[in-house]
Amino acid sequence: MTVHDVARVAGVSIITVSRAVNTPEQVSAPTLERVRDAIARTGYVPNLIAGGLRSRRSRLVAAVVPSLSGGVFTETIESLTLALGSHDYQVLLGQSGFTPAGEDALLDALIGRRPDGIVLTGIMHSHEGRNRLLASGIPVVETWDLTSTPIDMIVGFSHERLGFDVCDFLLARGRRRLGIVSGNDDRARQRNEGFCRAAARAGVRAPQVELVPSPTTHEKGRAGLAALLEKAPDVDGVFCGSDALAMGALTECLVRSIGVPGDLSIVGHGDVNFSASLHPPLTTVRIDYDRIGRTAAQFIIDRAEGRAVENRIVDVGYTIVTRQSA
Amino acid sequence: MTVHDVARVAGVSIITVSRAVNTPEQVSAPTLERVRDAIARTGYVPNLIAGGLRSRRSRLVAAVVPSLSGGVFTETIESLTLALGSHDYQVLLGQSGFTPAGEDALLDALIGRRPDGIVLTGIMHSHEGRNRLLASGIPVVETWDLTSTPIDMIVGFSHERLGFDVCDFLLARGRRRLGIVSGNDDRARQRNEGFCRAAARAGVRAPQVELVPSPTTHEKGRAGLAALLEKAPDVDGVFCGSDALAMGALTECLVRSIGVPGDLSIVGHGDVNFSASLHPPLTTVRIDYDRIGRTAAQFIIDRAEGRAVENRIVDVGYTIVTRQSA
DNA sequence: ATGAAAGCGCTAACAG
DNA sequence: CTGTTAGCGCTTTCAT
Repeated sequence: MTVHDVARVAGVSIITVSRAVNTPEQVSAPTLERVRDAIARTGYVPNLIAGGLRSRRSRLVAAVVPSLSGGVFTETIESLTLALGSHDYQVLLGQSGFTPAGEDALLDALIGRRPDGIVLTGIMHSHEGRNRLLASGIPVVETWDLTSTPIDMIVGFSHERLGFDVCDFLLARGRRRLGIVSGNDDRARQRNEGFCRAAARAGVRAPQVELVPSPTTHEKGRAGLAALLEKAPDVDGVFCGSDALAMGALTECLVRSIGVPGDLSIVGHGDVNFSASLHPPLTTVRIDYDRIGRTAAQFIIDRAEGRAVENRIVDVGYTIVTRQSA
Repeated sequence: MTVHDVARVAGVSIITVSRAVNTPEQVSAPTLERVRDAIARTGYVPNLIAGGLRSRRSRLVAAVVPSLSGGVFTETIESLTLALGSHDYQVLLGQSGFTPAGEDALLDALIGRRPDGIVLTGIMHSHEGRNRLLASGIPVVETWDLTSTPIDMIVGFSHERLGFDVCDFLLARGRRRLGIVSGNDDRARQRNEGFCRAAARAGVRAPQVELVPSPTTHEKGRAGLAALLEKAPDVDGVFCGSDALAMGALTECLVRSIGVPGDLSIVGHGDVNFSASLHPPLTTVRIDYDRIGRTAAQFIIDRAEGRAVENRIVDVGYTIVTRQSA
C-alpha cells in the first residue's frame, strides 16, 4: 500500500494524500474526509523511510548507553523515549558496552541512519568518535555530565561538586573516619575526587576508597564494604557510588550486626525506586532523571524544528535526600 | 557525502562504490583499495535509509516493551540488541506503557519504519493491533509467554506451569499455609492460577492472594506482604511475583522479626542480579533472559535472510534456584 | 568485474 | 486548495 493506492481510491493526487497525513490544515474538509476514508479502507501506513529520505528528517533519535541492565540509565532512556514519542520521534537504541572500541563501529551504524539527533548517555568519547560526530553535522546531546567543552549540547550535573557536598553532609553529622565504595567509571571517580577534596579541606583523614568494576550491583556493594572494613575497621561514614552498592552495604551491615546509622552512616547515589523502603530507609542523592531525558528530547526537537538552542549547557543539579541511613 | 562523491574521488561508478561497501568480494582488489581509500578520505558514511528504501530491507527491528524501568525486560532487550547488532541490525525502541490504548498508535509508528521484524515483549495485543501486525506482513516474535496460537513466532515459557511447580516446591518443604504477592498483569495471573491449582490438588487451603499494581517494586513487596499477613497471619510460605517484590517481603520480615525461612518461606521470580546476595539469599525462579533475546534475534534474522523458520514456538523453560529463603 | 538505467515511496518546489 | 515535476541516495536489473 502506497500513496498511489490511497490516491486512486480517494480520487485525488498523491501529494494530496501526503498533505492529508502530514499537514491536514492544508486540505479542505471534504477532501480530507475522502482521503482518510481511503486510508482506513486500504489500511495504508505511511512509509517513514521514504518520507525521511526526501525530507531529510528521519524523525529518528539515536540513544547510546553503556549498558541497559545496569539500571542507571534506563530511567533516562524511558523519559527520553516518552518525550520524543509524543512528538512523533522514535528512539534507536545503541549499547556501547563500556568499551570505547566498539563505540566507533556503533556510531557509524547509527549515523548511517541519519538520525535527527544523537543522545549520548554517560559515555566517554574517543577523539575519533568525537570527530565523526562533529563531521556528521547531527545535533548531539551529552548527558549525565557537565563540561565546559561539550561536543554540542549537554545536560547533566557536576559529579565533583556532588561528591564534595556529600562529604560535607557526613562531616556535618559528626562523621570523621570516612570511606567510599564506588564503581570505577569516570563519573564515579569525579564524585570521589570531590568527596576527598572536602575531606582534605576539613582536615579529617583521607577517605579509604574501595573501587569495584562498573556496572555496580548489590553483590559488589556487599563485597566492597567488606573490603573497606578490612582496611579501615573504624570507618563511620561511607559514600556509595550507587544505590545498588548502598543496598549491598546495608545488607553487609545487617549480616555483621553493624548498626546503621548508629555505628556507620551510609549515603547512596541515585535515589532509585527501592531506596526509600529499605531498612533503614536510605539517605541518598536524587538526580532528576526525568528532567535529563526531557531536556535532551527538547534540545533535539528544537534543533530539528529549526529553532536555535539558546542555552546549550543545562545543569539539573541534585538533592541530598535525608532518610535514616545517615 | 554520497556515493557520487566517493565514486568521483575513486574514479569509478557509483554502483562500484555500493558493491565495495556491501559485497566487496565482487570487486577486484585494486579497485576495492581505491574505493576504500576514497571512503576514508571523504569520511563517507552510507545512508542506510536510502539503501533500505530501495532494497526493502531496513535492517531495523522494532522492540516493544510495556516499560523499561520495571527492570524485568531490560535484560531481554539488552541481549536482543547485542545479538542483532552483531548482524548489523539496529533496535528501534517502543514503550507501550501497560495500556492497550497507546499500543496501536505505537504500532503504526513502528510499522511505518518498515522494520524487518517486530519483537513484542510481554504484551497483550488488542485485536486491532493483531490485525495491523498481520496485515503488515512483518515477521513478529512474541516473547515471555507461550500460546498455541502465536501471531507468528514465539519464545517464552509457561507461567501457569511455573506457578504450579513453585507451589509443589513449597509443599515438598512442608509448607501448608500458602500465600501470593504479585503484580496484577496477565502473566502474573497465570502463575498464580498454576500455584492455586497445585494447592487445590494437594488439598491444602486456598492460598491468600495479594495483588499489587504492576510494575512491581520493593516498596509494593513490603506493603503486599504486610497486607497478606493482615488477612492470613499464619501464612508459612509465600510466592512473590518478582524478585523486587520478594526483596520487599524480606525487608518487611526483617522489620517484623519474622524468621526467613524459619517462620516463613519466600520464593521470588526472575533471579535478577541482587537475588543471590540478599540476606538470606533468595530462592527464586530463573528465566534465561539471554536465550529469549537471542532466540528472538535469530528468528528475525532467519526470516530476513529468507530462511524458513522451522520451529516457531520455543519453550525456554525455567529453573527453581534453591537458596536459603525457602 | 564494471557500468547504465530505472525506480523504491515519498515530499520540496513551484505552479495554477 | 490542489496538482505536476523532479529527485532524496541508494540498490536492482540488465548489459557488457
